[in-house]
Parts: sequence; structure tokens; C-alpha cells
Amino acid sequence: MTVWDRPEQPNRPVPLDRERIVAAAIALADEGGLEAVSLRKVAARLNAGPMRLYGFISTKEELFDLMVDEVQAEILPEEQPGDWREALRVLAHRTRQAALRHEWLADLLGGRPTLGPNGLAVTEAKLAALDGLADVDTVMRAVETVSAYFTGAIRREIANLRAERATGLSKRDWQRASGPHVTRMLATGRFPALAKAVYDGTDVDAEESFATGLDWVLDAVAAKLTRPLA
Amino acid sequence: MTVWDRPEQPNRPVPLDRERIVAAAIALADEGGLEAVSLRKVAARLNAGPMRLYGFISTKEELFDLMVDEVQAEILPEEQPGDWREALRVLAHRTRQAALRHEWLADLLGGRPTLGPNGLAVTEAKLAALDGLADVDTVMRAVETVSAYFTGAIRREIANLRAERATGLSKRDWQRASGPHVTRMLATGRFPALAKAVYDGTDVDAEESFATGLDWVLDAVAAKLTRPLA
DNA sequence: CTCATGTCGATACACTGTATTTCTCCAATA
DNA sequence: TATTGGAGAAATACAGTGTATCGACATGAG
Repeated sequence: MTVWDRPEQPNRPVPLDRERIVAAAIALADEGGLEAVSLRKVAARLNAGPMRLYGFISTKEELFDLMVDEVQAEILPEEQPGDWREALRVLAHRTRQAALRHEWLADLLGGRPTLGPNGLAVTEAKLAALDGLADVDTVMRAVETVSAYFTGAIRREIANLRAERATGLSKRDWQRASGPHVTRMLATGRFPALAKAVYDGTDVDAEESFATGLDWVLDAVAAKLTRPLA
Repeated sequence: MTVWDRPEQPNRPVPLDRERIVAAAIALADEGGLEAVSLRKVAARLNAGPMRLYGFISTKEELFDLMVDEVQAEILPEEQPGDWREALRVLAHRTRQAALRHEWLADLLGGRPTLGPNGLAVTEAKLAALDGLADVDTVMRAVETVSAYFTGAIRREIANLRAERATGLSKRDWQRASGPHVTRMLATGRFPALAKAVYDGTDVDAEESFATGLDWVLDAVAAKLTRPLA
């Protein structure tokens, strides 16, 4: 048997590791959303059988955890700004940007504790930003509050974005966008405050609205920080 | 053919409507989580074939929307308190309680715009609470900020609750609970602030932590409300 | 060269959401 | 009254899912 009829790598399966698997899964999710991620498709993208993955992962949920942790790495800023407020703001905005790059992140955000190395690093960064500025409990409460805010805000933003995309290209105008249904509902007069908000409200862009709410929450944190130290 | 051999209701299929379908789905979800809800099981619980449901629903996602809207009804308080702050606080707490009753709600919260009748009513209640206390845009921002906070907070709380439940009965102590992994990570010294938080932090119960963060956010809202009116 | 070992792929299973086809029964028409 | 539509329920079908199991095979040791 000469070199010519012998396959270059006789039956050598492609090497695999978590990194490659997660990368493939993320690529799939970026293209077609979370529900486009199936173990079969991930494996196929790596020229492997589906069962191969179970050497690195024991369940699909674990794959999701790994995906989230991978994205957390994108969130950590290269250097920590001095000001606690700036630090938290940057983390919030970078999380939002990550979610805009990987919309599926919104589906997973807050869904499970993030205990991976990068997830822990992000948490560490949040806590470190406030370290020493108040007692431990206040710091934790502050971090949790800010995180809860931007988790919720990002989820809503992505949810609206998808809804708008689905109902055709309409900016934020709810009423026409989501079809006659909301318009009809508003016309019933049962939701006066909502109607006023929809009709008289300014169409403010998502990033600004995110930033505004974030600033409010940071204001609140600031108020609680100064007190216990004085 | 006499009365005796004729079946009482000859082949009459069980009457069905959305209400019944949604109730069955919610029951299933309450028992076994969202992933226990399959169209086949819902239908079976109603003595019907799976395809029967498609007369009332055109996709499974719609069923989820209906489930969420149904639960929103539980959130609306019987009477609106006078104080805006109290109103928002009550709505937040009732949402949390609903999520504790129906844990699957946490998976859906903020995932899609809530355009059903009850969802709209809840939004109306939020907006109405602040109506007239500031310009429309400020009111919207306030409502969105508060909602983002408690959406995120509830999600995290349920996520932690599940994690604790999964790792055996451990209260909040993260480190031992989630196995040796976190302990080992903390021992590396790479997460000093996190370690301090975990070891020195007080074990505060979830409701109090929720309420505290909520109060902070409401403080922030209060600060923004008074200004534009003065 | 033989044999054990451990890893990979194929196969299998129970289940999913949904499209399509088949059947059944009721009501209106001839 | 007999027939024939037609509607709506049911059965079947399909492509796909996560995961358990099992058989084969390449590779190392003796």
C-alpha cells in the first residue's frame, strides 16, 4: 500500500476540546438563536458524532453554562477604572453589548448562577469596584441591585427588539407594530395611562434608556454608600 | 337502538377552550416545571388529542404567552393604594410571590412583551401609579427601571433557589453548596472581594434582600420625580 | 503477534412540535 | 327520508431532539 492510497490520517478522529465545542455552539447560536443549538448540529460542525460531546459535557445545560461563561470573558474590561461608578457602568454596558452581539445571551441571563471562571471574575470585578466603600452586606446588596437592573433591562430590550423584528420593521411604536391588537385595546379606554404613554411618549433609543435607568440605580447606590461610612 | 345500548354522550368530544387549556398547562408547569409542558401532555390531561389544541393555539409559544397572562391576573392587587410608592412596591412583591408560586414564571419573565389583557392591565397599573407625578417620559423610564429591577431580581432568586435545591439542602452558602468547585476557586486567591463577600457576608433572607434593593430603586425614582415638577 | 482497553460511532429509544391525511358524525338539501 | 356536503376530531406521519447502550476498531502493553 503506497502513500497514495493510504488516507493522510487513517481514521484519526478530529481532536476535540471544550473550547472548540463551545465555539461551535456559540457560532450556531449567533446564527440561529438558542434553539438552533442542538448537540447533533454542534457535533456535525466539528465532524464528529453527537455522542462524542458527552466526553466533555454531561448534559446540554452544561453546554449552555459554558457558552455563557465564554461570553462573560468578553464582558470583563481590559483595565479596571478607578471610580466605582464608572466600573459598574462599564460592566453593565459591556454586558449589554455582549447581549446585542449574542442575542441568545438574553435568554440565559440570570437563568442560572454563573459559577464558571469568567463568571466569577465578573462578579469579582463588581464586588471589587465597591470594596471598602461600605460594609460587606451593603456592597453585596448594591451589586445585586445593579445586576438585577441591567439583567432585567437587557432582557426586555432584546425581547422588544425581537418583537419589532417579527412584526416587520417598526421602530418602537408598539401600537401599530404589534398589529391591531394593542391599538384596539388602547381604544377601549381601559388603559388611559398606557395610552397616554404610548401616544405622548417620546421615542427614545434603547441605549439611552438603558443608560438613564442605570444612572438612577447608581444614584441610589451612591446614596447608600456614603451613609454607612460617614 | 334503545337507550340502553346507546352511549350517554355518543362520541361527544370534551368541550375545550383556552381557559381549560391554559389551566392544564399551568398545572403541569407547577408540578414539573416548564419543560414538563408538552402539547401532548396538556391535551392528554383534557382527554383530547394533541392536534385538538391547534384550534385554540397556533404554536407552543402562544401557549406560554397565555400562561404568563393568566398569572398576571394574580398580580393585580384588588385595590390600588394611593401612594405611588406603595403601589409599585405591591406590584413588585406580588410579582415575586407569583413567581414563587409558579417558578416557571421566572423562565418566562421579561422574555417576551406581555401584550395580553392582564399584562396590559399590570402595565397600566404601574403607569397609573405615577401618572401626573412627572412628564410622560420620566414616568415611563421610572416604570421600566423598577420593572427591570424586579424582573432581574426575581430571576436571580429563583435561579439560586433551584441551584440550592439541586446541590442538596443548603441555605445560601454558596461555597459548600455548589460543591468543592467554588471553594477551590475562592482558595486560589484570585477573587479576594468575592471571597470576603462569601465568608463575611451576612446570610440575609431572599425577601428582605429583594425588598431592600427595591426600596433603593424606589428612592432613585422618588428623586427624579420631584425634580421635574418643582 | 496477541490481547486487553478505552474511545468513537452507529444504533436505538422515547419524546417533542407540528403537517397532513383519514374518518366520523351532524345538518342541510333533494 | 335518503343523500351528500362539510366541519371538526383523530390518527398517522415526519423530522428532529437529548441521551443510553452497544458493537467495532485502533492503539497500547505483554
